[in-house]
Amino acid sequence: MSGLERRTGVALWRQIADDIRASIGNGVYDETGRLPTESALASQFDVNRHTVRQALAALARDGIVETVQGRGSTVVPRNPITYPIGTRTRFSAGLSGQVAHARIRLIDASEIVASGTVADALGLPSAAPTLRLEMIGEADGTPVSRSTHWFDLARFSGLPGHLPASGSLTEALRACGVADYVRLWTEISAAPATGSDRTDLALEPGAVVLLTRAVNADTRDRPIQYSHTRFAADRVTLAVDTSDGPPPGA
Amino acid sequence: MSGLERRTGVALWRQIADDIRASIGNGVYDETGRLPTESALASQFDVNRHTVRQALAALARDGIVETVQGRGSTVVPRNPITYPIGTRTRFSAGLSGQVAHARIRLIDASEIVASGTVADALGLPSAAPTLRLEMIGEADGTPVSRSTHWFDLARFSGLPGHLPASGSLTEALRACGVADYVRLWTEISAAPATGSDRTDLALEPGAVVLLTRAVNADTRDRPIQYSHTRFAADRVTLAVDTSDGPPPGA
DNA sequence: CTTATTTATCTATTTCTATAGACAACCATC
DNA sequence: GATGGTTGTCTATAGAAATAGATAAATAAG
Repeated sequence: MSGLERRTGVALWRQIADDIRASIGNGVYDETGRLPTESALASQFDVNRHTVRQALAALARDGIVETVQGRGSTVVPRNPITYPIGTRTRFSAGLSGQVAHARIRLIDASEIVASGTVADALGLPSAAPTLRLEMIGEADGTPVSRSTHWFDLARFSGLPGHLPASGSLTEALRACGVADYVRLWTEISAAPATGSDRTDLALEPGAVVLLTRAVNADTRDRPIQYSHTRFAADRVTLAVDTSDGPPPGA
Repeated sequence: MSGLERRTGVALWRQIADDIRASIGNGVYDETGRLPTESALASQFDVNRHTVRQALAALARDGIVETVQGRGSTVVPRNPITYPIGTRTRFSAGLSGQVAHARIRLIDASEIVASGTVADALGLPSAAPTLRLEMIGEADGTPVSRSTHWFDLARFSGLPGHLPASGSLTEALRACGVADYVRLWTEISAAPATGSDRTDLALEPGAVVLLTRAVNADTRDRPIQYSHTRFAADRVTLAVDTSDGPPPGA
C-alpha cells in the first residue's frame, strides 16, 4: 500500500513530492524537521531510490526541503498565513500581525459590461456597465492571491484613482463614500493551478489554488462588489468564523 | 501561450485534461456543451492531436465528457453540489434539496488519546481519552467527503451505537443528549488528492481535495466535536454565509 | 583517524510520453 | 449516396520516466 498509481499522467516522483509536501503540512516531521533517508522513503513508497531523489530535488528547488550530502534532508521552516473570512473581510487588516507588509497591487482596471453571473451578484440589470479590477495580493512581497473584482461603474468609476496610494481596497472605497461594508456570502472551491496561476502566484506545477467567489455589500445590504479570488493553497489557509452567527433555522 | 509546461512530472495530456475540466467548470462550453474538435484543441494547446486524444480519453473515463466518432466530444451534464458552512452546519440537511439521498457512513470507530491539537480544539487536558470516528459522506451513492471526528470519550462513548440507524451525526448526538450544536470555527485549505483520497473518494490522480478543520460546540459554547474533512473539490463547493454575523470589530 | 551512514554520480535497460503521418470508420448534410 | 468533416487505429521514432547496480564523496560519531 504505497498509495501511488502508475500510468496516470502524473509521474511517480511528483506524486511522492506532493505526498511529502502534504506530510510536512500535516506536521508529520514536526519535532526535528528531519525526513527519513532516501532509502527509507524508497521502501516506504515502494519505488527505486532514484525516483525518491527526483522528488526531493523538486522539493529542494521549491525551497520546501534542504538536502546535504552525508546528513540527509530537513524541512525548511515556513510561516503559514491564515486569511480570515467573516462579516468584515479585509485583505490588509486580516493579515496584519501575521506579516510585516500586506497590500494588494492593481495590475489592470477596465470597464466592461456585466455578464449574467456578475449582474446577478451585484443586483444590476443584465449587460450593465461595470468596473473590473485585476489585482494581486502580496504578503511581504510574495504573492498570495490573484483576484478579479467587479463594481457598478455608475457608482465607483473613481475607484482606481484612489488605489495606488494606499494599496488597500477598503481605503479606496472609503474615498468613494463607502464608510463600511460587509461580506454577504462566500463560495469556496479548489482546483489545480493553471498556467496563469503559476505565473501570477509564482507556483510550481502540481500546486493547488483555493478559489473563492464572494459578494460585499454596504451597510444597507446593497451589493457593491463581486470578487473572484485565487489563493496559493500551500501558503494560505482560509479561516471562517461562524461562532456568533444568527440561527438560520435548522 | 499554451499554458503548458514540460518536464514537470505532470504529463501534457493530464495538464490538458485538467485545463478542459476547469473550462467546463467555468462554463466555457455552456451553450451547446460541444467541445472544439481534436484538431482545434491540438492547435490551441500547441500539441499533437494524439496528445489531446489522450486527454479526452481520460475525461471520458471519468465520465466528464462523451466522445462519438464522426461527431465530436460533448460535456456530460452534472449536478454540482454546494455544501453550506454556517452557524448550523449539517451534512444531510445541507445537501437536502440538492440530492435525493445524503448520508454519512461510519467506516471506523476507535478510542484514542488526544494529541495536542485535538485536546486544544476540544478544550480537554492533553492525552485525554477521545472517541474518533472515521466517516464517508455520500450524496446519492457517490462519495463526496471523507472525515475524521473526535469527541470527548467521557461524554460520548455511546455515540457509535446511535449512528448506523440514522446515517446522521445530528441524530446520533441528539440521542446522546445534545439537542442542538453550533459551528464555532472552520479553517479551509486545499491540496492534491493523496492515494487514500483517491481510494476513499473514488478520485482520479490530478484531482484536488478541499480540507476543512472545524469545531462544533453545544449551546453553552463548550466544544463537543473536532473534525477534519476532505471534500472532492470537483464535486463540491463550500458556501460560507456571513451575511448577518456580528461586527467583530475592524 | 576510522567507521558506518547517507547523499552524489555514473552506466545501462525498460516502459511511458509525445510527435508524426497515413488511412479507415463514422456522422451529418445536401 | 456522395461529400466534407470528425474521430478511430495503425506504424514509427525520439525523449523522459523509472528501475537496477555499482561506486565516490561527504557527514557524524566513536
